[in-house]
Amino acid sequence: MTTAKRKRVPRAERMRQMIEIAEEAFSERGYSAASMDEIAERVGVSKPMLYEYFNSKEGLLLACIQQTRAALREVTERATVGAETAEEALRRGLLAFFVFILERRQAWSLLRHEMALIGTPAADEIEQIRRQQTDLIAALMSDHFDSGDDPRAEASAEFVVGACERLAIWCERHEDVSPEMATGYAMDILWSGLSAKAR
Amino acid sequence: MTTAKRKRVPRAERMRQMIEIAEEAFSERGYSAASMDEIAERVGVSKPMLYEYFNSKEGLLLACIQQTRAALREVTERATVGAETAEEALRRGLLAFFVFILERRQAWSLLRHEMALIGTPAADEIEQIRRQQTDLIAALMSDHFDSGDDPRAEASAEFVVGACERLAIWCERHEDVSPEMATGYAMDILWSGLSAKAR
DNA sequence: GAGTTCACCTTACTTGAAGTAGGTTACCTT
DNA sequence: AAGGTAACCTACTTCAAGTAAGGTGAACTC
Repeated sequence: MTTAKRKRVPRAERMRQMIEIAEEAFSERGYSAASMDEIAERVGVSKPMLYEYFNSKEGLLLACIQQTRAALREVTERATVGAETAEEALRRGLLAFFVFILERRQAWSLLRHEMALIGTPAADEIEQIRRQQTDLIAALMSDHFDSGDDPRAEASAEFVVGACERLAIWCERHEDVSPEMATGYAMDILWSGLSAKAR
Repeated sequence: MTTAKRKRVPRAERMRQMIEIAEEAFSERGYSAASMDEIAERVGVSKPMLYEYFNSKEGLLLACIQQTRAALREVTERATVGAETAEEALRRGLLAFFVFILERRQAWSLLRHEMALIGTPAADEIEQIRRQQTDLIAALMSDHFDSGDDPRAEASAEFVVGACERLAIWCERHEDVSPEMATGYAMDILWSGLSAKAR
């Protein structure tokens, strides 16, 4: 208002801006505490525009999550190509994940908010998006392991993803734990199993 | 209104009623969709009473979660006493968890909503409550395993809990997976490790 | 048994954020 | 330059969280 009169911007570009700002807002303030009014203002646009492009607050969060999950998936997938052994593939994937967590705090913080959508119409879509991640892992496992039947591979993938996400949250409270250490912890259980350490 | 005039009820009893109804409401409708007005009405009391006893909507959810987590903790702890070996203790604990998930759907559904509180003032308290669970597991591990240093035991506990919670969510989409099967999947990875299945 | 008190309870309000109706303006095409 | 359309806005409704201020009944004194 005080400064330049607002410029008209093409849809695709605007959407990118909105997602960028929304990602900030959601990760800083939390999903429910962040308001659409505030996001609109920070983008430099009025609220109905957000609804024009994303239909609802949930829709906006969904778009943010979709983008971030895609980035995470990309990173972990890249990390595993060219691994010689199953062990190496697993270790590289884990490390890539924990590095992502550390370096892209905002993105990770956002992903932690996806749970805010359970019980809402968007819950299915969230699971859909997560599936992309677990399917990737399940595929990797099929490449490198004798995973038995197909649901078993799926279950294993969910298991690993859940474990790592929780471990990542734990890492946030322990700043002295490096990605390498976290990877070590995870590998230690996943690869050798607990039987190796039983008394 | 139409029927009996409202009876006066002592605080402790009222709180129990409120938590019971709230647990229903939150797990059915989801945290944000459930309204305090609705809960109050179903309890047969006016809204300010809820605030009198729980201060906020978050506070109410927190009370529900606290109770449910306590029940879960109780169940898993009981399951492990009297186990002869580490393997047996682990298997029993896992089974107890997956049975709980299946039999007390509403309770489990509620726990899944605890994530709705991340980024809010109650987040710390949630982690506090979760800690009770992980501490229990960490203690069990110390009993049965050479877990190395202390943070490592903690990390392992988080890892296991996260993995099981995710696996439980996966089980919801696969009704044909029994608690015994879920336990099998989990044991298979946790106990033997993935190295056992590498090609 | 009449008053006093305190815990339990209510009605009626404020506040703030999600979502919407309907109109306006800059840009591009022809 | 006219006209269409995509981008945009102001001003509104609705609904739920949270609150202020006061009412009422049961227990306890005297």
